[in-house]
Amino acid sequence: MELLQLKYFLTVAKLEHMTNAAQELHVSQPALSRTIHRLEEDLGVPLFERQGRQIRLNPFGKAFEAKAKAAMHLLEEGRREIEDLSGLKQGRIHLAMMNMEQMRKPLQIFLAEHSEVNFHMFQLSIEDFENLELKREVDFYLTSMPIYQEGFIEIPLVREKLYLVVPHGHKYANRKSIHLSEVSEEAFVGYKENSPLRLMNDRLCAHVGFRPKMVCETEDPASIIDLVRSGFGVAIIGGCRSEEELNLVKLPIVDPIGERIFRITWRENRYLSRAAIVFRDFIVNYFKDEEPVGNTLRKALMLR
DNA sequence: CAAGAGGCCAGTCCTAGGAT
DNA sequence: ATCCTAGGACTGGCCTCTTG
Repeated sequence: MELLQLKYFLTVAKLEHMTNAAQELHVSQPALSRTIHRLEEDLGVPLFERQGRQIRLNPFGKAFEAKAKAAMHLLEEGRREIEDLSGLKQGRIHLAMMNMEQMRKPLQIFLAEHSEVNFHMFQLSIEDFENLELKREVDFYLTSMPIYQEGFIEIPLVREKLYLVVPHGHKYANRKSIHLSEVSEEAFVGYKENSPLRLMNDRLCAHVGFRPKMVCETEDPASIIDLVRSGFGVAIIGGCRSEEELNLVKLPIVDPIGERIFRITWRENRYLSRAAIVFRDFIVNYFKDEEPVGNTLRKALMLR
């Protein structure tokens, strides 16, 4: 059995389509077909069910896929470890975030100090939270939504207050704070359905018995601010930016208490490169003077 | 017509054996 | 011990056939 066979197998298993897998692997379809057959011959059992043009993982294939993934993951960790030991490069850090709001400034500072570090960042959706096994390359999750799974470690970074933002001249623009129940009939601007931030905001509204009437949905925080400023509706946002920056009125949400905890989370058994450790320590240090949330390292527990 | 699989061929790599 | 060569095994590409 060879690494090449495993790599080809995992691609076919993922796409369940021989031709598309061959294209992704930059080999011809017959070459891929035979490599898969050779692997099946090695194992002594077929890994796929072939029904006409359809090719699907069978129970042997499903069992083998899990082991092959684990093996490839282990090898990747080994490669990273060797890179660290040999000092070949400073490293690449994979970040998964809900949005960039909290991280824009600290990332700018970190990159100014460590220009040799490469980042790969992607935005988390609700589906990603439900399928964390598919995101094994991630070094750190930087989120306000906790990860309710065994095997993860988190450090709470900052307690973030939530605000309702309204345009100047809005009927609530002169208020000092707001009860969410007061805006149950208002038009809302917010994140798209598959955004974790949207889910959290919806849950907050559900606490006082309403579902926000969304008139505009977007993935971009700046667009939300623009839309509120243009009078399309009100929105729930974090406290990163001042009223002057936003050119909006920020009303602290006092009922239910509007706040969430921004945290850094990582897999307990993941090998962290030197660059990743330096980055984590930098982030923890960056937020240490912010609103305290308790600074003890703790394992994420099954909270649900 | 599209997709998977088989036949054939060429290129590459590995290994055993002989020459120096 | 090192280098060179021949043969076998393996892999991948092209062409073509089969099947839905």
